[in-house]
Amino acid sequence: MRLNREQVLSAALDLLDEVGLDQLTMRRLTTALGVQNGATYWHFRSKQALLEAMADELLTGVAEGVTGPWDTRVADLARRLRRALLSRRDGARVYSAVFFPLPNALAYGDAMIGALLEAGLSPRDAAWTADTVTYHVVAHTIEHQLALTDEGAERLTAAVEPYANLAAAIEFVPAPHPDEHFEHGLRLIITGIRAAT
Amino acid sequence: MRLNREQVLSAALDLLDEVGLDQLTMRRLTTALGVQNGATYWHFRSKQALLEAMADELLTGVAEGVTGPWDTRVADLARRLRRALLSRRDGARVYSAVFFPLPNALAYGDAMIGALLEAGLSPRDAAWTADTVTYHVVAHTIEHQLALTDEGAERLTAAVEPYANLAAAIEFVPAPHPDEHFEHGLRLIITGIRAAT
DNA sequence: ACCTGAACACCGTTCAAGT
DNA sequence: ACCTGAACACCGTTCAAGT
Repeated sequence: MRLNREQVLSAALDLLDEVGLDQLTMRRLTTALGVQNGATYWHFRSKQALLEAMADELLTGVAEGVTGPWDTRVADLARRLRRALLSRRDGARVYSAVFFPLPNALAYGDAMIGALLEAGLSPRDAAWTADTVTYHVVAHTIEHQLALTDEGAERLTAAVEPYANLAAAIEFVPAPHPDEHFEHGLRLIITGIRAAT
Repeated sequence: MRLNREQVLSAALDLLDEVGLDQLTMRRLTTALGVQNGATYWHFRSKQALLEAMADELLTGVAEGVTGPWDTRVADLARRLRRALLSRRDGARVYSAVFFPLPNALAYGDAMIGALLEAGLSPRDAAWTADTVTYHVVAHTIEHQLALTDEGAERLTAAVEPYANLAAAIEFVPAPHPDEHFEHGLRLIITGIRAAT
């Protein structure tokens, strides 16, 4: 059973879709590939290295062909990152499990900071503002992909009952409208950027 | 060796400080407590339940005694959540490992939504805006607590070199000024809220 | 160059049995 | 009520040996 790096990577992404991040083990992966336990370690030096490659694979092309004025570019990049993370089960958690950015993540960061520099921000403010945008994208998508079960939603509604403000807003908390929820935060942040320039 | 729930919880938090989340295992915990493997399961039905209790313990008092106009309350709550997460090693990751909110997390959410309702937002916008604020707090703190090593920072500087915008902003990326970085994003979001009302 | 086979050093969790 | 002892069913990783 001769393997190459790409086959391992694409089998890993398929297994991710099938079983989710928590059940994605090196042993299940080798079983899926029809090889023995240690076989993947020839192609990736650790599970962490494989996860990094998976995260970057998810982000293929996110930064390409984004044009227009700075504010539509910021919004586009955020939406493209979100779509990339949504393309596989637990994609956002895979992304956040990686601390070292690979080429596609770097291209995304570069494009985002570029748009913000064009808006007139200093390099410092551009870097920090890019982080705030990205925090929103990733954290929102992680939450979205975790998706409460029906009984989880019931338990939450019950738990929230003693808290007046939470109770008043509970119908929007497990987010039945993920797209609007996402766009709301994105708009908020872009409004903040515009007000600061 | 008679234990109670609080002793297990406080030993778990001490072990967290000592070894970090990745090395926090039920077996190391029982060793630290001087008991056998399964002993903690009498007090917490799973590791997940223990992590939830740890997260809520971290948040003790975050929502108490926060007064003043809505915008200072939003900022205060965000800062208090951040301080709570910073109080233990990997605190922000512990918080984000929990999907079901316990009393202190609920009190925080209630107070945050309350401040935003007072700002004039609808329950829906208040809930969604509270999420954006909290995403910033938690994601920023996770990143801060992961803290690049010196060689990591060097590798990153090298990796970023081909990307002009990133290279221009790289000195602010591994964030040598976490407090200002945090406050920058918080201010940005509050400015956005104000502009929307 | 790339995989097998087998091991090492761990995990979380359960549960009959003890006290 | 609360813990022990021992097991079950896993993990990630390494590495000599094979091809």
